[in-house]
Amino acid sequence: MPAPRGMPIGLRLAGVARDVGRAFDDTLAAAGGSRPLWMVLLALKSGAAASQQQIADHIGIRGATLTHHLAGMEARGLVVRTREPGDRRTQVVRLTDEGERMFGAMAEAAHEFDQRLRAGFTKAELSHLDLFLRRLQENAGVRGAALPGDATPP
Amino acid sequence: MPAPRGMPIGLRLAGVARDVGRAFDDTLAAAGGSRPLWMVLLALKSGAAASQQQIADHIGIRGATLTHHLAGMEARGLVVRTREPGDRRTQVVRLTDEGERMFGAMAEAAHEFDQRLRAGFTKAELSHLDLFLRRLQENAGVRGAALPGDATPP
DNA sequence: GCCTAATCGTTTGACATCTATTGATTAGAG
DNA sequence: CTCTAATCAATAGATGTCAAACGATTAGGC
Repeated sequence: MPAPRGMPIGLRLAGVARDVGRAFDDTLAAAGGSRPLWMVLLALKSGAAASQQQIADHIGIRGATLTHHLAGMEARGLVVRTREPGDRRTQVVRLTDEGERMFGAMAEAAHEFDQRLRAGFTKAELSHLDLFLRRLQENAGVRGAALPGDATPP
Repeated sequence: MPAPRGMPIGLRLAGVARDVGRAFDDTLAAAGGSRPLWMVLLALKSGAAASQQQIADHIGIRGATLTHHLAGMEARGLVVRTREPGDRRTQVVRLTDEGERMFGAMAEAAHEFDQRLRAGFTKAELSHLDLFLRRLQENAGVRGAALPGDATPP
C-alpha cells in the first residue's frame, strides 16, 4: 500500500489547528467566554449576520448547533431572539448590553492572541500563509463559510 | 476596543482546518472508517506507539478519549488490548488481521486525499506552509504532539 | 516491609458538533 | 383557495473531546 511520502499536509494542518485552537479556547475561557460564544458575538457585531440562519452560515456550523449555543447565551442574558415580523420562521438575534460587554472583554483577549500568533511573521509571509490556507480549502472541495475579512459573496 | 486589522490568522486556520477536516472525514467514512480510527491505526502501524499512553500522546488526544475509541475498535475486532507483563498498569494495543485490512483500505484513501490537497503547490510552497504552520503552533505556546514525519523528540 | 506519591487506564459528566426528524411558516403553482 | 414544496428553527440521539475522579499498579524513600 502507498506510504505517504513526507508528512501528510492534512495531518499537519489538523494538528496545528487543534493546538492553536486549544490555546485560543483557554484564552477565551480566561475572559469568561468560549470559542462558540465568541464566534456568535463576532458575527453579530460585524453586522454580517442577524438571523440564526445567517449566523450559522457565517460561522460555518449547522443550525442545530447554533440553536444550542443561543439557548445558553439567551439564558445567560447575552442575546435576545425575536421572530422577524415579515417571516415568522426566522429568528433575529440581538445583543443585550451584557452581550456588548462580554464582546468587549473577549475582543481584547482575541486581539492579543492574534498578535501573538503573528509573532515572527513578515507581512509577506502572512499573505502567503493566507493564500496557502485558502488553496488547501479549495483543494479539499468543501465550500467553506465566509469568514470575517473575506470579500462579501455575491 | 481594538478591532483586529485584517483577518485574524487563528480564525482562518480554524475555518480551513474545519473544512479540510470535514472533507477528510467524508473520505475516511467512504472507506468504512473515521478520523479517530485512522489516527489510531496510523500510530500503531508506524511503530511510534504501542501502549495506550503512547498512542494518546502521539495523536494528541487525552487518554480518556482514546479509551473510548479503543473500546469501539476492540468491539469491532480491529485491535486487541493486553496488559504488559512487566507493568500491569499499561495496556498494549495490537492490530488484528482485520485491523490490518482496515488500515490498507484507509491508507489508500488518505494518500489520495493528501495528493489532492497538494494540488497547485510547489515543493517550496509546501515547505513554507509546513514552516509557517509550525511557527503558529509555537506561537500559540502549546506543545503539540509529535506527528508522523516529525523528527523524534529526544 | 510500610507508606506516600506517581502512573496508567477507566468511568462519569459536560461541552461542541453533526444527522435526521419534526412542527410551523412561507412560497409558488394551478 | 388548495395543495405541494421549500425554508427556518427546535428536538433527539450519536460521535468526539475534555476534565475530574477513581481503582489498580508501580516507584521510591525510610
